Amino acid sequence: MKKYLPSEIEAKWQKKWVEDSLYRVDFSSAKPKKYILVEFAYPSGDLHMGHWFTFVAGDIYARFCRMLGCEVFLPNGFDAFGLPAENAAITRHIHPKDWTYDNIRRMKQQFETMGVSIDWDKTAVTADAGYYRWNQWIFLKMYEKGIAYRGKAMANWCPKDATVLADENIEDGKCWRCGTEVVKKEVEQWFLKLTAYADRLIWSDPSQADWPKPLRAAQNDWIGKSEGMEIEFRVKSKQSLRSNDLQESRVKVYTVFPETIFGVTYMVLAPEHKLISEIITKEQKSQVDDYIKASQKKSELERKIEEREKTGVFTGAYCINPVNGKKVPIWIADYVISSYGTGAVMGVPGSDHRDFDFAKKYDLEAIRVIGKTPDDQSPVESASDVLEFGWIVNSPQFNGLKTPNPAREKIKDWLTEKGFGQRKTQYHLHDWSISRQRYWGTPIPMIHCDKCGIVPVPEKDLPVELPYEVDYTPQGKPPLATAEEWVNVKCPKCSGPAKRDTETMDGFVDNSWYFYRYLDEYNEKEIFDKKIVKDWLPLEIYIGGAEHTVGHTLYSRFFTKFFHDLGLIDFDEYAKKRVHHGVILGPDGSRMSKSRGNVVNPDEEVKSYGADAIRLYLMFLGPFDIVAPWNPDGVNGAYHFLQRVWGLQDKVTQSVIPAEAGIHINIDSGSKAGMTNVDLRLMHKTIKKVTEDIEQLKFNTAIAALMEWLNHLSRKEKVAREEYKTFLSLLAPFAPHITEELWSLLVTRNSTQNETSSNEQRETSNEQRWSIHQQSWPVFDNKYLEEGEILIPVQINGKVRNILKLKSDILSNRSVVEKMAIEDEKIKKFLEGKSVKKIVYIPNKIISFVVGNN
RNA sequence: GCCGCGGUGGUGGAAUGGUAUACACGUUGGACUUAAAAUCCAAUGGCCUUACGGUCGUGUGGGUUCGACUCCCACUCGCGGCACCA
Repeated sequence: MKKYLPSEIEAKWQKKWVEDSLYRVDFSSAKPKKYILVEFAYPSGDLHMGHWFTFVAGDIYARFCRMLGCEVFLPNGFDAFGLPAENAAITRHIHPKDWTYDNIRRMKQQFETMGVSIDWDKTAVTADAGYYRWNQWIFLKMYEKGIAYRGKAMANWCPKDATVLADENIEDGKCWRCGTEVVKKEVEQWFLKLTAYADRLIWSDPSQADWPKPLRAAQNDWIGKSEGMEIEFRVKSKQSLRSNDLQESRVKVYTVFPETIFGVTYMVLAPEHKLISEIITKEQKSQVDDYIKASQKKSELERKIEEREKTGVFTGAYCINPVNGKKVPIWIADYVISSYGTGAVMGVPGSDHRDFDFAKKYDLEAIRVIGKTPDDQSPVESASDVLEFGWIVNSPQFNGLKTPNPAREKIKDWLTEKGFGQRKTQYHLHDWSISRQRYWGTPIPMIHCDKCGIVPVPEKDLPVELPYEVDYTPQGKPPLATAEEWVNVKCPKCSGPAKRDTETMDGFVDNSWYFYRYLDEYNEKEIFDKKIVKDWLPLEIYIGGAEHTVGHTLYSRFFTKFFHDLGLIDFDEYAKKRVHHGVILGPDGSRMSKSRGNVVNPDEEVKSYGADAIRLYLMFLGPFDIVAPWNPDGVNGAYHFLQRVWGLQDKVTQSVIPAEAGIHINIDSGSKAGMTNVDLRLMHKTIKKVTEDIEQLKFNTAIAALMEWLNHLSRKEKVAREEYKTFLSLLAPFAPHITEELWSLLVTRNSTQNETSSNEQRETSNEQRWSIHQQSWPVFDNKYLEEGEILIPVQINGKVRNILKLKSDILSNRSVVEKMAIEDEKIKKFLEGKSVKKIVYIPNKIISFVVGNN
């Protein structure tokens, strides 16, 4: 027997698999179709353990499905646009495109070393013009439908660079590039109207249980639907700046607690609220201005301060509570968010903790409108007096009603009827701002014409290609604006001089729909072939990171719903099942990072142990979504297991009966040569366990079952061929190289020794199926699982006192079993001098005595 | 604060309400070896016991049950996400 040398066999088989196109998918196959998707990678240049963890799992599942007789599509591509490419370009003077495509080449090679059965013939690289032209096409469609629109939003703005900054590009409230203090500024950007899909994006419970519950909960929270009311208050502002006359305006508040309307003692506006300039009084002006200025800065500088104390300033103006005509002061405070609801809030210190804190600080009145009992009249003096639920009090015709209901609905009806307000549904979800002042992204296919305004690029002119020559380090304008030849175009409408939009799209646009394009990468006529997509989507399973819970996976769902509305597809969710992978930490237990120096490089581990050992180790570590440190000893353990598997080949019986000489695994061929009942039972038990576990992605226990079986096989003198073949087949998805090698050794040996004419034909018909990965998955038979003797524990008052070995044919006979238990020597001892009050016998499981003294 | 997930040996973890700790790592002892590595065999939750065996034991306290890691209630600690959303 040769030594197990992973470095030799792994490269050999990887090459052979590619040569034989073993994993190429046939889209028109009649077999059951399974599209297995693993999140594609950003081409950072190096494959890390995270990629291994995820792709190995996808690969195991894919190989398993193939052996079950399915046509499997396991593609991969690259999420190739993004900031790191631009940063590398700036620091290392390599063009982002060259940097990216070099990395892709290198990472493709690294992927090969994993032994993953990816079909590389069908891929998608988002930085290819052939890909991103469809980003542009989708954008134009969205524009046409009013889903993409130009709007204004507050953004982080660097006044020196004249650019919008992402949150992560702000350090200490200052621009990461030039150190200028960042301000909030209202900037025009392109938006996708995510909110138009808010309701459809909400997970309505039991239907989609194959998406993780935490994800569904988080997405629903993120969407944050609430059903409340908008209530209008009249504003009295005698001494407003604009006029000395009595001025009247109106301000709307949004609340989900309309039942507390009689407890309003003040009103608060967000510092950005438009009405402020209108209602502010002369006396208060300077104070208010100072406050607004301070709060603009504060949102950046003091974001991380844990307990933000509430602050505010009085405007000098008052408004009238419509339900009781009460005059209440209008304040400004930054605890009110301008972008949510109406940017104005009614202050109810008696029933809201935040309002109470604010009222306490500024000495505003707190009225009890919700009581502990229907006649509670206790004052609201401390935080513990604030009640959100209870009974309505001090609210004339509603007193005594229970909250939230029926009080809330009754008051809503009444407010609506009186015309004081109307029902309103609010979402926390915002529309998606996709404009980026960056170079390495999809150009937005819009043209700005002085005469015609914003004009979409005609579909026939797509793609709007990214120009290669630009200055991607400009200050004060987006990089694309420096490519003048590219920027200056004719207006498609009036043919006059016009300029291209110089911003690019958020990378999350690119990856919201890549799995559609995998199916039809080279299609230049349409975004994808509807027939192929109909046949292959939704995804069987989508494996990826939990960090994409409210980003990527939500956006993809949005795109899918949009595609549905365009009539491109007839499904509404793109994946039947979503699974989150685990995270491998450094050996020190903290996140792997270059700066910590705790990065485990997969390439080096492959050199020492081989890909199979790493695959096995990663999957054996624990449940698939585990977060655990890399343990060098653990890899060694996996390697050890493979060596024992390798050593098993010498125990395999050489004599083969003719009927079994083919390489098909057929458990029922009557070839149990050399196998005892115990052997058979364990084999079938293991097939069952491994099959069921892989189906549920419980790889760790599947591997444990194989280990148990190996322990059994290792103790035997000889291992039957049937056992060995079955073992290799079950292990094949996990460790594809070593099993392929051992399989080939077995088949070679077999064919030289046992060639018969009847088998020859079988061999020929299997010529295209030389690989273990093309074999059929072993099938278990329940008849082998039955055991002749079963262990039945005997409990006395809940404690196991003995374990009886009983013949299975008596197990259904209650009285016989009970008698055997009572007569058992050990049990007798425990029952002595006690009275048996009850005997519980659960057939095939346990027998339980309840005894008392005397 | 809110939402979600979790707490089991020295470690990673396993257990449809039915023998808690499968499997692996580590450790200890043994075999092989001049020696080491590798490999193989055995032991391995705590406490008491020479042993047979007993007893305690799945974060804490209670409950349901013949029987609870598993179900229910309360608490506690840890992790993840959201976080002044009215």
